[in-house]
Amino acid sequence: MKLTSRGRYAVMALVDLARFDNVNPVSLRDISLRQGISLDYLEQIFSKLKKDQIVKSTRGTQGGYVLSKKPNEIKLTNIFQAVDEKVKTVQCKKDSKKGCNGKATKCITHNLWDELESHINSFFEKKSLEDLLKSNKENRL
Amino acid sequence: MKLTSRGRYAVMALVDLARFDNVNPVSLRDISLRQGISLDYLEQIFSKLKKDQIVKSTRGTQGGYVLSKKPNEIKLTNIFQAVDEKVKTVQCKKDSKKGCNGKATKCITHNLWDELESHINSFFEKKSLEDLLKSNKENRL
DNA sequence: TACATACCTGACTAAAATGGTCAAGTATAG
DNA sequence: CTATACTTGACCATTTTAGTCAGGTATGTA
Ligand code: FES
Ligand code: FES
Repeated sequence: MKLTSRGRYAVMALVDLARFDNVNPVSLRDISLRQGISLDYLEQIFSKLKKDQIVKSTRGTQGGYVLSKKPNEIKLTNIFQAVDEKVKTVQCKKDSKKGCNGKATKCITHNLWDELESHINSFFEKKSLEDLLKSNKENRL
Repeated sequence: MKLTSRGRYAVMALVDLARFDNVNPVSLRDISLRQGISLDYLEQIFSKLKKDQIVKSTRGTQGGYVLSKKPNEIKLTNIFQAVDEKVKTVQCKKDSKKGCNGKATKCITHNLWDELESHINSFFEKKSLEDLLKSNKENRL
């Protein structure tokens, strides 16, 4: 079970963005430099974040990205969903009634993995960007 | 974030084993047939489980595997550790003081991922094989 | 208007991880 | 002696990941 870089970077970049997003949009180049993330990769990530309306963009000189919601309205769930960082613990298809082994009933451990998935998701639903900003400030004292 | 088949199979196989392990050892062939897992793959998995002393083996005809501890002493943590299904949320090396970006300090989201890792692991530490057997019985009523 | 900045898009790819298979054993009950 | 079942290690196809690269397009500023 590991977190992918895409998901990690998405959150990292958004925290960075939120910290510097006062009036002016923040350019990806700045985020790239501050966080040490490839610019090209960031562009891929932000196009996804934009499609899910987590950020807004303005083009041209002095352009960049801005959050399109308040930090407390952006949960980790939303971010991960936008960049396709999905939690997947079961093997079988969710909607189907068949088990992962192809049999007619769900397998012997299916419920366990379902429980695990909920357990993990609950973490993502609790945490908002605002929480991250706060705890980040505390660490700097 | 997804669970690998190796981890999923390991747990599945052990639950199966625990259910049929009364007096006689259970052969991998039986588990393979009942759970629809490739026999060759199961062998790989069980060699790891054996190395961590979660199961014991007897060779020859009528041979097979037996749990080497009581079901309530075997936590998911132990199983996952045995088969290298490790939870990894941070990018940086745990022991090093450097951040994932190569900088001298831990990155802006490091603590978050650490928290996530603990959150997930706490689930694995709570669940024992016995719990799984119980909830499996309940489902059969 | 020219130009630099910065978003935008899609194709491409090297490397790693995953989920196995295959082959050739060895030990033991019956 | 022979069938069963554990043991070991090499091998491999596919998928995923983590990017790079090459071209755009929009826009503020000089
Ligand atoms: S994981 Fe859903 S049936 Fe096995
Ligand atoms: S994840 Fe540990 S420093 Fe970034």
